[in-house]
Amino acid sequence: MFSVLRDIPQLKADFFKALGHPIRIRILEQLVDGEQSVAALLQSIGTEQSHLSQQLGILRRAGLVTSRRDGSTVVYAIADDRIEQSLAVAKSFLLDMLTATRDELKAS
Amino acid sequence: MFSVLRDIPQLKADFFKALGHPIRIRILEQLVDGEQSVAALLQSIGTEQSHLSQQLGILRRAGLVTSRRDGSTVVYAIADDRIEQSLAVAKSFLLDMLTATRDELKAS
DNA sequence: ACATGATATCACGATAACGTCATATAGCTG
DNA sequence: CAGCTATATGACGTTATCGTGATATCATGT
Repeated sequence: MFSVLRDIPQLKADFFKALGHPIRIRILEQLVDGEQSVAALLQSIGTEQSHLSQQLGILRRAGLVTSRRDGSTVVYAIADDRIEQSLAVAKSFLLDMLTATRDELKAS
Repeated sequence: MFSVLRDIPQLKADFFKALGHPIRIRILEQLVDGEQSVAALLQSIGTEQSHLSQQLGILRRAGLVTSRRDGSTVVYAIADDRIEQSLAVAKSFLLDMLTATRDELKAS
């Protein structure tokens, strides 16, 4: 409760913690291509409905995604392009890291 | 075990999970200004020694920091400038988010 | 070799996150 | 409004993470 009033490092940690789960990563990567309904996400991600809904809730409460109701379905979208930017930075970092590990293995 | 061989979303999630703790954020923010010994970090962060050491271990195993022994002390450094970049993106995002929340509060 | 300081690891209770199942809410359709 | 579909929430056992205290390792100075 009152996460907004917590200390700064905690605030930043909460941002990253929201990104720290494979299903939430997959959700966000789907949403990078544009907003999607829960049904579509459920289709592409293939997890239990209640679980997906809970992970969406975590992303929503962390402010990483927005949701709007469209008739009987709910459509989610990435809240800010810095989310995509964060994913891209992580990918770039991991790519270099794996490349280095691979090269070391090759040379060993 | 064998985290490098896990699926891609898990790999990315592990990266963010390593950033998802206030003490680890504080460690990294200290190291942005240059490498530091454990003793110096212990001084500036002010947590229990064993706890700091464990958090450093998590950062090290995730590849976010490097460590080298210098005599009897151990010096830690940020492994890659994309770590700092990630922190900067998070800060920028949170700043805008809080600004928006503040403005809404003001207008309400 | 011993004592000391610096850092890491181990053990473990407390807490939080995960994932499943059941149930609730909200909108649509007949 | 009854029934259906879509989504969210609650309950709860399981597992992972946190944080503390005790102990181990490693380098240095005597």
